[in-house]
Amino acid sequence: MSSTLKKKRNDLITTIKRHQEAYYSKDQPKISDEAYDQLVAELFSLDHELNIPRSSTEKTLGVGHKKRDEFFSVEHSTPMLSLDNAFSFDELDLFFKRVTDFIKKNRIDFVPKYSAEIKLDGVAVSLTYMDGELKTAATRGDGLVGEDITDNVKSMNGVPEVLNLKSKNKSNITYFENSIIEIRGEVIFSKKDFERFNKYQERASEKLFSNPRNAAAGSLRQLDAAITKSRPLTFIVHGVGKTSGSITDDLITHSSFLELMESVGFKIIRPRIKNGHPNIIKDYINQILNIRESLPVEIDGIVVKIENYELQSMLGSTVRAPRFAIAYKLPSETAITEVIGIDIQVGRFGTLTPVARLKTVSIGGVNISNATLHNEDELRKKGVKIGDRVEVRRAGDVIPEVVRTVNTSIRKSDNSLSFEIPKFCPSCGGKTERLEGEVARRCISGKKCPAQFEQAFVHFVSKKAMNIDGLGTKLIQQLIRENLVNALDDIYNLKYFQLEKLDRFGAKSAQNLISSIDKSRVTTPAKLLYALGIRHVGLQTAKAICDALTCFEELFSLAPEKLALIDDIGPVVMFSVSSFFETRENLELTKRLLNEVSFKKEVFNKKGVFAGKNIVFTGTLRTLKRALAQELVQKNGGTCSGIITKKTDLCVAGEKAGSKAREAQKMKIKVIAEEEFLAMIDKNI
DNA sequence: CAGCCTCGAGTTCT
DNA sequence: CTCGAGGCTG
Repeated sequence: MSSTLKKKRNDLITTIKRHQEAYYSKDQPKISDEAYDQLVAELFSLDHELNIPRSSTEKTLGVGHKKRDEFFSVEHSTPMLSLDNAFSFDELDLFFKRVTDFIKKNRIDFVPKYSAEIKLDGVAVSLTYMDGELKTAATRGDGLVGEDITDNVKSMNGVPEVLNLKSKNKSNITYFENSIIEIRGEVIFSKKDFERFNKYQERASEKLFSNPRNAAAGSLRQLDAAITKSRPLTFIVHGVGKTSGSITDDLITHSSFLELMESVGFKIIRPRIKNGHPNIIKDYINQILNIRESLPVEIDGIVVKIENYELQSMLGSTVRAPRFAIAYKLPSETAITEVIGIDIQVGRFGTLTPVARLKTVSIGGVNISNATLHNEDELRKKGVKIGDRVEVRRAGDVIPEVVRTVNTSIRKSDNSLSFEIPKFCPSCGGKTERLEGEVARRCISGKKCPAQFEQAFVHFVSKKAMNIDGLGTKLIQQLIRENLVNALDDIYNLKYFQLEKLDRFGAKSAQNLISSIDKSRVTTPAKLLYALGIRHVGLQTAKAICDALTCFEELFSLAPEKLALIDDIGPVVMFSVSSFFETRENLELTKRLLNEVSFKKEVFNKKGVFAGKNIVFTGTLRTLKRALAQELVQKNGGTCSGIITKKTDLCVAGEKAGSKAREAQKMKIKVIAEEEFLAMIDKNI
């Protein structure tokens, strides 16, 4: 091994560290980011020649600045939504039609123009600049809450720390002063960098990434920002989030926003379409499809957006996706493999789902060995049998799914076994039924069925329910097998010595589990209700129900008709909830659980016109949104419910108020109009 | 009553 | 992520 090379390497490390210190600790970089990256790249290429594992070098570079234990959560000021998909030009036309219909209906004097651009397959990131300076960066997360990755994006390719506008008439300082702008984009690894990087990794016997997207995600989510810094990541802008201040008025169209971003130091992707019409957009899509392979980056589809921001905001969004944009998706990658067997899984509510066990096959760098067959009808329609060769894809590039059988004509009949959904539950042997109009066949044994009990348990401890950390499926199975839990509340009576005795479970693990069980005791009414696992009651519905109550126990004696008065609760949910609490075991279980847990106390204002009062809204409010009205009540010291009960003090009736208002009158509860309500508030804010 | 929009339930792999 | 189905709106 060449000692000159080694010496060169050591010198290089010293130099890099010096620059790191200047950058991180003194905040005064002596060289440009590009020059720094160049040095790091040089170091890694030396490593390559010297056969030194990349990870050890990364560790070396990481020394000297603090590494953290975890990322902080950040709430997005406006949710980072996903996009609706179109899989064909027909579906794309439906999108254009919806827009023109909307324009016609609202008599807007506007010819809609569209932008189109490549949708990069990377990691969505949001950057917030205040007064033109990078303040925070966050990952998308679940769309509402992401992770703070500010350190990781600093100095990333395409992320200017200060926005420098090279404009003639406006100076930098005044342009972004007093403005906050949230810039959204994609962090990507180019195909070339990905291959180069994986070669390093391979030589160093390090973990390989399965595709550029994973490489980008893995590199970005490094707790040690120095590692992120050493990886060839690029940020490409694709949209704007929340803005405030003078900048807001300058943003008129999507394309002009992107051009502005480009002029202040961001990267945007080309070719793209600006101010296009549907036919131009389609031509562009065809063009991109043709050159897809030769593009330097992996792409996920093509995004079509309405150019004009004003029109965008008129169209608005659903909770999931904006109505002013759509993603034209490319056909997802598929693979052919063999069905080794078909298993039946029993879900939380007894649903029997056929799952194909496959000869493992790789799709987009992920090994697939199971794929859902959904239900009886799907199974029959696709005619999947054991021994068949099938085409498998990852629906939305995530969930494996059998698309079709191939070569069925030459299928050897003795090799292919037909498969039917069993009439009896594979877990408990009990009866199953398939109700008229439903796709699923269900085991009807309820919690007596071992599979259903196990699933109910998994649900109970899950994050959105009781959130008991460190209690996974395997452990749950073990607890059930050892007879340590026979009902959901038994979890709260587990003792340290019982856990410690379990196989492969030490003192430390037992201690941790006990403490996370205890931590879960403090929760919210909605989470508890959700955790109970009542059919048709998800977290949202549980929240809606709990918001309507003044205490949890009210549920036990609440008449079904009362439940149905709650917004978003119809006959089906009503029946499901009321029959749950009419069943004795369920009622007892819930009461026992209530003894084990406690609710965080909501702190309400003791002052204000509505202090201590419970108020119910009904009908359509003309000037206020329902949520805003409820907020106003809380600000004035009151609480809101969705249903009229003995505890209701006041009912505010909007337009077309119906049964709730009558109910209130019947119970001699004061009913007032929206105007009257507003008048009460105005005096007191 | 149809056509949204949302929610729930089921699923995979790392 | 996707499907189905519940519930609301026009």
